[in-house]
Amino acid sequence: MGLDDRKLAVLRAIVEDYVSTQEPVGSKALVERHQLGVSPATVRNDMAVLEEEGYIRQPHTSAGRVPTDRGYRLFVDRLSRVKPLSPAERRAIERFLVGAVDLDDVVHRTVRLLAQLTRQVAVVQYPSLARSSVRHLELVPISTTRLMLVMIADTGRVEQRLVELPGPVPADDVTDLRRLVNEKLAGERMSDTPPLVQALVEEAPVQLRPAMTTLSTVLLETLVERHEERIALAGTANLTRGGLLDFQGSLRPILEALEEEVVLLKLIGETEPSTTRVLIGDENEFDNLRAASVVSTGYGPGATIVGGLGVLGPTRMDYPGNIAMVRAVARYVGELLAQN
Amino acid sequence: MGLDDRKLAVLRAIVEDYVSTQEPVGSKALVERHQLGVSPATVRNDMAVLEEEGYIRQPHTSAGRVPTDRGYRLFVDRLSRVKPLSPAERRAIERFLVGAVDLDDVVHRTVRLLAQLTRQVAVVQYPSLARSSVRHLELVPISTTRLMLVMIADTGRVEQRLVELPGPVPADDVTDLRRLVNEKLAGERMSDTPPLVQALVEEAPVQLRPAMTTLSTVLLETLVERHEERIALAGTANLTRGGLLDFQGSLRPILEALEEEVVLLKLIGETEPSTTRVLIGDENEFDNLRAASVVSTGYGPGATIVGGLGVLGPTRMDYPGNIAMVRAVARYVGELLAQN
DNA sequence: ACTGGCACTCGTTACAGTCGAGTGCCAGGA
DNA sequence: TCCTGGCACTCGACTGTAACGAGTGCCAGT
Repeated sequence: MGLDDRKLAVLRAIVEDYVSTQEPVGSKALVERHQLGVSPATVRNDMAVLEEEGYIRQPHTSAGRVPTDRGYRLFVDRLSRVKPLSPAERRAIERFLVGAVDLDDVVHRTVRLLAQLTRQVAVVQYPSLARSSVRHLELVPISTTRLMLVMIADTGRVEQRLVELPGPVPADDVTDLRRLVNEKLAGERMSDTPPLVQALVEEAPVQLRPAMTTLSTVLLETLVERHEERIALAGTANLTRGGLLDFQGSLRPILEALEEEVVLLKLIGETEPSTTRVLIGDENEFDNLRAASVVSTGYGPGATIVGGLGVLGPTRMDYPGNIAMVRAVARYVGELLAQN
Repeated sequence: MGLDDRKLAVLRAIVEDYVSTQEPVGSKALVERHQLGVSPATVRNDMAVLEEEGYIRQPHTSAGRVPTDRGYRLFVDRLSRVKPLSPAERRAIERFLVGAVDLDDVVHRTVRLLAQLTRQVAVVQYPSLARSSVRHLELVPISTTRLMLVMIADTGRVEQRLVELPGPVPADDVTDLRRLVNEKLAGERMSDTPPLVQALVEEAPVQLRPAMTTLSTVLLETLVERHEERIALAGTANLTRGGLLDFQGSLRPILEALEEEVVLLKLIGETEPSTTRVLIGDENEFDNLRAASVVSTGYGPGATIVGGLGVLGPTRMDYPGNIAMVRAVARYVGELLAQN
């Protein structure tokens, strides 16, 4: 039952070879390319055990072995060390993130960087509003019955929304509204705002009451309900590497999944503990992504986490490398955010 | 030399059959499925002429004919009428666009709608800043040496940018800065702003001079230089329909091109005249997109054009249908924008 | 000017045979 | 007890051949 060290070494060798060659690996090739110190026959016996335990499988009789999702899982958990970044990669990260002028810029650069470094599809979640605080709320009159509400979060995110007022509101009243909402909400965490917004309505002077009521609805929608989360994506062209052998021949389900923000958020957004998360094959909950793996982690200024980022690729991916890259990029982005 | 009516009818029949079946079409099948009133042999003679003129070609000897880019061009220009939308499609458009709360929302809904209707990749350009006017500029103090500049355009677009001031600026001065820039720039077309920004610096009171100088740089970058244009994309999964037969087997170049904003802007952004534009195969300037066609048009409130939208797909696409959809969606979006 | 007929091309499919990578198992040896 | 060399076996990949048929070009006849 227990797998001894050599069997684990064999599994590691199989994973490494298969990831790099993309071809089922046989016992003979294994002993040639790794110093296992035993003969092919011995390796074959070990392979038989590994297969019985579900860590590897044979695509056909008389073919080499291929790791199963379970095999990759064991590899990631116990058989691989995080690969240190090369100096070139380190430099690329620094160079790429220097000169970003605002949050949008940071996110776009990050996602492209990650796609380029890992040669996978990269996903970056904008700093979550739920984990941000309100820095400032601005009300810009568009017409007498329309306002543009602009919300600036401490993470640098800016959301705007048109407000249709129930009736005309003079400029002075807009000034008052602006003062009131900022006094009440500025500095507060988004998640704490609903009762405060409620209070705003109740405490508002009579003549501001209708406008404030409408405004409060939009405020709640903007601060907590509505598309709350945003996502940036890059590197979809990388899905076509490995000439359709990955993803069992069709990119369709993958591309479909990537268009659903909800899916992406579930994949990279829920990184509660700050540790890196690896989802292998059908460990994720989406049928469309059964043939894919995801490496993700949280990022944020200092120790707090404000969002997630990660990469998606075939289960046959370079886990140690990708884990290292994802972590490194997350750390750099965190530092960048901390400067604001 | 001149193509008589029957030869044109044959070409039209070939295009229609090939688009719907995706298989090279032969002379016998043609006369069976269309009322041409002549025998296969006659059609063959016509086909020979059409091939000589470069409108169709044979993938191999002993295969049917396939339209060339030139053939599609003739078809689009002279042989097809714009297909009227079905009531269901009309309803889908209306339903989809109702309830959009702001510009972001409108753009996202539009691009998804277009992708769904045409079953192609859809692209929507945000209203171009170059064609917009400044509605309001807001300066929000982040710290004593940092401002958040928020620019609101009359099209509803909102751009923000962090400003690093050369030294601390008191709150009163920020108020003055805000007043000055709005007095000078509000209501102006973006393209007219550079000299005005220059004037702002020259006319600024001495103690505001350094801050205004920095601000002016950022203003110019935000208003005219920097990512100026934004793009929304949807329906990439539609590229996988037609099982890799389109796009000569590899989606890679297409996906790569779709990640370049510059490319997309060139494809759908330059619609100067308000007429619908069709780019077939290598008529576009990008090697990566030689196997693709683009149908695009401009949109905007009323007669003015503020941006472009369109779809991209295999050269073997339903041109009349797609042209109709793109036009219809553009018109609806224009109406929606006119309401703001 | 159109049509029917005919010879020809050539990609597709089916089938048979060979090759070889890789396996499982077993008997013998450290 | 564990490892190893040997051996028979499996089965996918590849090759070559043959039959098939969709489609063509051409030509003589109406």
